[in-house]
Amino acid sequence: MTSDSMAMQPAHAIQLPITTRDGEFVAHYSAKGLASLDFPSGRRAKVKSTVSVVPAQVLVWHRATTAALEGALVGKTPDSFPPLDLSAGTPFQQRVWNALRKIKAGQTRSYGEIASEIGKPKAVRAVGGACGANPIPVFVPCHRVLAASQKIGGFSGGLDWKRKLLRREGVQPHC
DNA sequence: TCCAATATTATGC
DNA sequence: GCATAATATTGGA
Repeated sequence: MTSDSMAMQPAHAIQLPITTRDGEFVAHYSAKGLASLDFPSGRRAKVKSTVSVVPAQVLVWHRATTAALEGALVGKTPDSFPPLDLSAGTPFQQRVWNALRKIKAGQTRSYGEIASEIGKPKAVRAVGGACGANPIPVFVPCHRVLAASQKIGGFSGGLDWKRKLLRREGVQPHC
């Protein structure tokens, strides 16, 4: 067996639950950090650990994720985040997500603003698509992006969530 | 490679 | 307000 074949630890896709007062989120970790975060599905999330022993590094990340998530759910901007692995997205999407992370709690931007931010003011529609492909909602605040007229737009995890998150940050979307 | 879809936006009625 | 055209990016046939 060559050392190449196991040079990189395969992927793991380790899933760990995070119980909050809003339900059970599920965090997915890659070798680089937090890869995605799922909203509570149903009453109880079905979490299947693919490994019996979770690496210590992941536990550290998970602890940071939990703290950050709980803070974010009450409208605060967490002091620190776990490393986010956004390498799954296209370069364009990564630029969008990076721009989204600059939005502070309680503030909103329009899709057009984000498009200008990344140097492609005409790509407003593509920005919407990138938001929909965002694997880590809440941390990458796609919910703070509204349409030009303060319209709510859409949300991957359900519009209900988008409204709830905005409302907790003191933002009242145009009904 | 081409075609259709999209969490938009600006413009015209 | 509502319908329509324009525009960038993406995913599938």
